[in-house]
Amino acid sequence: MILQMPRRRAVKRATRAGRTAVKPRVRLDTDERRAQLLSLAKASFSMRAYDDVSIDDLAREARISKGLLYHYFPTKRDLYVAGLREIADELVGAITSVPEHLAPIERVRAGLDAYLDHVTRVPQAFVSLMRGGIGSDPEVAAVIEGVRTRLFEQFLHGTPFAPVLAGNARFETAVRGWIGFVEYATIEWCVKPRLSREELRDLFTEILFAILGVVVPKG
Amino acid sequence: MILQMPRRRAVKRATRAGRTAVKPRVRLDTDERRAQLLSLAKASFSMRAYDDVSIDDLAREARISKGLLYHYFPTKRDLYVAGLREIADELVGAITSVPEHLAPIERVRAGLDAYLDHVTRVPQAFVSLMRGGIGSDPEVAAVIEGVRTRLFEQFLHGTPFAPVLAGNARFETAVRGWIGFVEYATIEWCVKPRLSREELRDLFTEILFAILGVVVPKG
DNA sequence: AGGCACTATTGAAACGGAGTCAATAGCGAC
DNA sequence: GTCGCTATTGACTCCGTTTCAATAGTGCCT
Repeated sequence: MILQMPRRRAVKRATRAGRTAVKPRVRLDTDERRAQLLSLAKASFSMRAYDDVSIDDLAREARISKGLLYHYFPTKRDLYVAGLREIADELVGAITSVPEHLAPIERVRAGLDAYLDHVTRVPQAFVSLMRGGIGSDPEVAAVIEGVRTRLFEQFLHGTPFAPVLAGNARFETAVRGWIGFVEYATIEWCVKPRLSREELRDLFTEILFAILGVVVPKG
Repeated sequence: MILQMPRRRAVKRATRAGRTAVKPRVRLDTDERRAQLLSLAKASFSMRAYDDVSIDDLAREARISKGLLYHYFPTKRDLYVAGLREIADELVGAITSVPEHLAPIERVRAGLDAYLDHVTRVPQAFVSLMRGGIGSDPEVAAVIEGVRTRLFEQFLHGTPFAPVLAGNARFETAVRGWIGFVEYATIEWCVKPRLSREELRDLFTEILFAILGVVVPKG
């Protein structure tokens, strides 16, 4: 009913040498701005729950308008997922750099060391990643599932059984289950550490090989 | 500015023998209504994600007004959590009825049978429970954590080590980790079963005892 | 220097869903 | 009947996400 009206514009205010400090309009290029927002998102969503982080808050903290935020990320959820992806990639990236040519046990231990080091560095981010800030969102689930799969492959390659047993349902269920074991125990450890980092690493290692002892044909 | 105005009331429509079918106002007593809403909530939140279920939808499906829904559950989240609690209790209840006086291994197997039977009966509910529909909500986390703790105690009592090792951090971490293992493998199994129910049960059992072999002092 | 084009940025308003509340309808008791 | 109690309604408020035309900075061309 009401026709489109020309928008009113705010009255001009003295922009230079005015006594009342006018918010300077900072221009960044696309990449910098995007990086800034991602980093802010990762921090905010790690500290507070998804619903408790409002776009207004984020825009205010970034000292930009809501509109600009939406220019970079079309949706709050997109922003969240983008942040989560970064956290996930950092985690996986941290352990994909394990030296080759070690004995299987040593490779697993080294991988777990890298993993736990990284987790220790950013425990909040890890917990919020793995708890899946938005339950049952397919994209979020995909990110987490991706982490598990990549970890699975990492640790699988540390053992000499990979080529023989790839595709064996019992074997794969057991090793993927071990990933679940590690994940859950690590979250609990972040919240309330009852073992040292080394004890936890050794426990994980011993249990992986115990599990392999169960599912690998002749031990 | 605008003062409180007396509410307009909808025009009276012929309530009896009218041709236009008037929605009958069904009166239920508190318990029935509450049960109906809980059951609807469990179904809806199992099918769709939390954010994709709107109060309006639920009210429409229940053939009541939003206001009434809010009369029973003061908050959408409360409704969700109440449904989750029921699902959790059903799950735990299903396996707390394992016959006593069996050998440890048999008790564990029986417990897992009951567990997997129940999961098979309501896989959607199980998955949505364990994936934690609302991430990082403290109440939701508490429900899930409660399930894990009760399962932990169940299965712990199935072994003869409980009294000796209660409080031992390495032991408890390992057994709780096994719960994580079972949980994650079960979710995957619900989504894409690659083993039979019996194979999965046996795998879980064997791995529990392998894990115990690692953390119990002399095997 | 002044206009031009191009892109980052803004602000206000639309939109949508959660949550509120005074008013109303059904139902049993007297 | 009509009184009183309780279940129920629906319009309204509120608040956070999302949209989009308008605007301001920046460098370039002349």
